[in-house]
Amino acid sequence: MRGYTMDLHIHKPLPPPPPLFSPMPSFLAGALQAARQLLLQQPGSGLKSPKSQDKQRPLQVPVSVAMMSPQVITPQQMQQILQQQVLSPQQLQALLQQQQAVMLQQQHLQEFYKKQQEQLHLQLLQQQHPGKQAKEQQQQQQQLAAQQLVFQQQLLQMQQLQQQQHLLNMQRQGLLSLPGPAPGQAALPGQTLPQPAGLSPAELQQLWKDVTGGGGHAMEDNGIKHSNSGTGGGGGGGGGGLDLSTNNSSSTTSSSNPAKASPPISHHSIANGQSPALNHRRERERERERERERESSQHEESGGTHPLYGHGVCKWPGCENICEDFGQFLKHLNSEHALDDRSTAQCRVQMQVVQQLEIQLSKERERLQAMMAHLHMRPSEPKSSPKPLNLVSSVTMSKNLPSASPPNLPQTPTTPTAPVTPMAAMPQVPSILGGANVPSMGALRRRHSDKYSMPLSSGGDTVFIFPEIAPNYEFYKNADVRPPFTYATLIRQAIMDSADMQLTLNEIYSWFTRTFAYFRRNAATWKNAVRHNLSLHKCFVRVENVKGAVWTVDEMEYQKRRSQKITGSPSLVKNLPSSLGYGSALNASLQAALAETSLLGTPGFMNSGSNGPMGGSCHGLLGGDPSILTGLSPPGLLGGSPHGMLGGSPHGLLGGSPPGMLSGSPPNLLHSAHDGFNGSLDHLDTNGHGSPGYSPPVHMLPIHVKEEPLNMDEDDCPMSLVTTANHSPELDDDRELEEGNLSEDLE
DNA sequence: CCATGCATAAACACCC
DNA sequence: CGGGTGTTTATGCATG
Repeated sequence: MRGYTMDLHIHKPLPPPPPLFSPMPSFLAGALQAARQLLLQQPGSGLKSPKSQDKQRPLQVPVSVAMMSPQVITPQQMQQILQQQVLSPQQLQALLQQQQAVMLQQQHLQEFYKKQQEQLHLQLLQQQHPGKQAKEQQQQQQQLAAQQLVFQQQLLQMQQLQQQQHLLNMQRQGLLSLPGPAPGQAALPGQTLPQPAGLSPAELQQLWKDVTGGGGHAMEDNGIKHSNSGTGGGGGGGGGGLDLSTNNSSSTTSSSNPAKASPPISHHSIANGQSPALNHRRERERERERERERESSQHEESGGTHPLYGHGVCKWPGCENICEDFGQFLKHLNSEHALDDRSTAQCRVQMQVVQQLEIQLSKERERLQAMMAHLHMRPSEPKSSPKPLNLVSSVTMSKNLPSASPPNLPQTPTTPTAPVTPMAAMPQVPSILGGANVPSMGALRRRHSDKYSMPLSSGGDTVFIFPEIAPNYEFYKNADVRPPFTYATLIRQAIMDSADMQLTLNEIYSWFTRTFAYFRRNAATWKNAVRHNLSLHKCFVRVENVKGAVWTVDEMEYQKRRSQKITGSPSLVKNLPSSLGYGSALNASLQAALAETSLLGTPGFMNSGSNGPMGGSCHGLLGGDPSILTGLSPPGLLGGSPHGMLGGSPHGLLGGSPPGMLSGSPPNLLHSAHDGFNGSLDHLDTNGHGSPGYSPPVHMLPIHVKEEPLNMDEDDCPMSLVTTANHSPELDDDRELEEGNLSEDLE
């Protein structure tokens, strides 16, 4: 059952947003990292006895789930995340509006100032005669100035505090990443944004209220004291923050400040003693306020009235005075928001707010740019639609890719501002992974089915396989990502990878754990699956060896399976054309394939193995009809979602690769192409030439079993010995044929 | 809706 | 007897 749940998580969650990895979902990244850490901490190898594993299961499951989930982020989720972390349109709007408001306020104040100066001038002129008045006015002015100074100082202090708090918040976010949308807050779109750097509308309102409501002194006291007292008080109270909605009272205001630092984080609010209900209320109120603001802003814009007037309400920060008509509003504006300390202070505060927002905006922008750069996307399409675009993009990407193992991702986090780069947390993961690695990968639930990916193996499975895995080798080795291959494929790969082309069950286990971090976790599950697959599939032949029993691969059977699937399934064929549809894509696929070939050369999976099949694959690709390749290369980025691969259905590969995938896992792209190729290749290969034989390599111990001889000569050994480049296709073909015969004979 | 492929879980048998 | 290895069956999901 558990496994199931796991699967569900894995599969469903995710069509991850492709590329976004690092920067964006900071909180996701955080979760991921945490999960990984947990995983890493856990006893690694699954070699232990099943029981022990079973015992561990409970823990394992959750962990794995955690891991998985991040990967499986759906595009929608991604969007949400983006929207939350980045500025949503609404937020942007709000920002702009605020800026406008500030501008207007400033203008208003300036005008007012001018008026006053004029008046003063006039008065002075007039008073020059009367004298007394002049003195009085001067005194008043001096007093005013003094008061203003005091007030401004206070404001500055407040602002500094606020800024510090903001910084703290930002840092917090960076380190912790958003603790997840807090229960209540997450819901509010508008708020999320401001939180990080700045103030949420509600907070702003509070701020304003503070400024307005509390006289200068009051403000100070409240702000400081309350903050302290509020939190310290412990229990119940917390009254402070709550009141905002209802009261402008000093106490409330003061509380707001302290609260501001943490407001976003629900925990804090709770800590402060606010009751959930209160929080809810507050949230509601905030929402209303926001809505009002939006509406008002819209009205204003549309009506062209006044930025500070909307919805029949004065929008002066913290005011909300109801004005039946514009005239009334103007009166109110001139009377209540004339140039005085309060207005000045408010204006300053608003400026600060705007600055904060601007800073945040710039940061978010940077982040966005970095993300887009990382993803190679244009700004417009984060999610990306189905395949076509993706394909193209993927293709292009593949082209661009150096082919070398480390795909492009480098840029990953770039954004300086970006709070936390998830990746950073994962030291183990190769650069390749970069941001993309885990999370993004999620891709769909598709797995590379043998059909697509492995099928080709006929020739040099290893080779083919390599290509797919090779690029991601490091990734899968270090990341707890489920490889997008079926168990059968992996088992075959393991066996092919071995020098003798045969492995004991235990060796297969070892290969799994060695090659994939993922299989270091849920040993009991996947080992059972491995055994199950070995027994279930005809292509795996158990041979009695001196030592005991070893498992070999019956390529014939393996290919039969594939061929059936491939040939049998029109779907595949259909897919091809679709892919072809994009002319560029085809070429790209070819290129990708070529690139892959190069990749193969690189680290390759098989380091251990020694089989050099890789090369073969290359040939196959090259040698084969390009047309085929083109056709084959579906975008499917297999690589994308590891989970998908295993858990899901094989088809997935071809089907569609989530757009995101591409960017996310560069290797994948290549792979996808490969898969296609492989599949095609297989066919091609068969046609192809016989490769010069490989020399029968090392013979392994006698696999007494019937197949042994056959396997030995034809398939197994040679491959490894032969240079990778040359044989793959040919050999494969030969092998297949031979094997086929053999196998048939055997059977 | 059905067929297929795959993953997972579990029961069972066999052997060391 | 316990553990590892194999086999088999059942179930559920995803895809075509």
